[in-house]
Amino acid sequence: MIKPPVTFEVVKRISGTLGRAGIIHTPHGDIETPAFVVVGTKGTVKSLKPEDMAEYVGNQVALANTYHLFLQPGADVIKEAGGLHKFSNWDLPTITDSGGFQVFSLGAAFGKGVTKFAKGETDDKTEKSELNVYSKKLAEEHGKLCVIDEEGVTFTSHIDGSMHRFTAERSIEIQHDIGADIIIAFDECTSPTADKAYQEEAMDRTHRWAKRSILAHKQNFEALKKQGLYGVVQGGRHLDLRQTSARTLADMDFDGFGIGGSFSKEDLGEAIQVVNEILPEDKPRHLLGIGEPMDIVEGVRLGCDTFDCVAPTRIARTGTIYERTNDGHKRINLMNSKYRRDFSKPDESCDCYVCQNYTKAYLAHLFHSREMLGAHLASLHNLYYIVNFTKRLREEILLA
RNA sequence: GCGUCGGUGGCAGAGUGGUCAAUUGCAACAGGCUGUAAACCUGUCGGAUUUAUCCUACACAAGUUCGAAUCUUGUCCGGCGCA
Repeated sequence: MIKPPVTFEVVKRISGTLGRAGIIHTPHGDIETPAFVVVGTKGTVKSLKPEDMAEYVGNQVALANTYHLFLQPGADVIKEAGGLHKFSNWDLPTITDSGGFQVFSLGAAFGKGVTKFAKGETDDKTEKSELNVYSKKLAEEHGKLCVIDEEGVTFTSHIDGSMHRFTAERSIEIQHDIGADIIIAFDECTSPTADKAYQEEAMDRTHRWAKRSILAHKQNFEALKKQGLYGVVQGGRHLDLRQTSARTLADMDFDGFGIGGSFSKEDLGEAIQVVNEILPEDKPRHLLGIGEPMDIVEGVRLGCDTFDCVAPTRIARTGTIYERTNDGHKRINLMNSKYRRDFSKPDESCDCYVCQNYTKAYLAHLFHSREMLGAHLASLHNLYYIVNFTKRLREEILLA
């Protein structure tokens, strides 16, 4: 029996809750949890150079995307380059997402302004919405194709329209080529507007894909030695489905778990809780695509170990930064006219490089004049903010 | 001085008798962004408002017309050409 490449140890538990601090051991180093995973979809954290992560952000882990790297530059190129770490000069633990989220974002959600978060109505009255119909017809209406069947997903590239197909096995194979420390089983992220029947159908299918992902992973001995595999819990907003999903996946031989899919803002916590009550304690849990600072607080309390979210870099690129308030956090839009002559630090309480050296007025000027340095500096700040905020949550657990 | 072309909302620039408070772009102002289709998207952008409508506006003035940013005349200003 070879030692698994990715293992987890709990360092301390928060009494009375599911929360814990721990360490994920990977071939490229340890991840002290809770930890925020910086998102670099295409093998680059947008607007940052790889060295900036270590020098200015301090993140311990980064995440790239199978779908994007498969389309561009191609998994073969990355394999030939010696893997993601060498190719991107990422000298830290890495994760690749399976491409399952793109089934949602490029499928049902395409052009609809739908996010994985449901807003307002969360009952099944929306079940007749066309959004829950994954059909070729609907896909053609917006010029994109994303058709799901039992074996996998057929889709067209958002880059050039070319047709491709992902199956569980194919996603794993591509992730082997890319070579991240942690890879994720191919799953289907459903729309929050999909009805329960569809959520269940998609969840069951994701479970079958999970089983096949494990088999595919075990067939590659080289990969098995250096890459850990996570399964993804689905079930949408339905607690019973979430529990079923957690139980099903917990019985499978995964190195860790992702909690994915759609939520509504109100019941995010409940969904996480019922899942983490079931998932094995000795395996790491990653909350996929979450979140905002307060979401992370809740996720940590409910037993999640790692988090990734595009928000810090996405909002940064358009002039919005996180700022600490007396009772929490807020986003401030530097494009607002009131910051044109505001020579205070971007965030007075922040000790990041950006806040030590620049003013709101300067950043506002960069954004108004569309200078790319604005996106860079704001991204540095936001990532530092969220990464170090999560680190502090760990410290609080250790001190408690 | 003569000739000629032109003067449209913060800017650029459409429109050339009614469907025009005036296409579009930029700027401005605000909102949004949660496993990145995203250096993006949405809304507002003359004033008042019960949002129906009313008022003021396409250099200025006078006129033609039921009706003018659009036609006529004059004035002012600008580009170009010739003196």
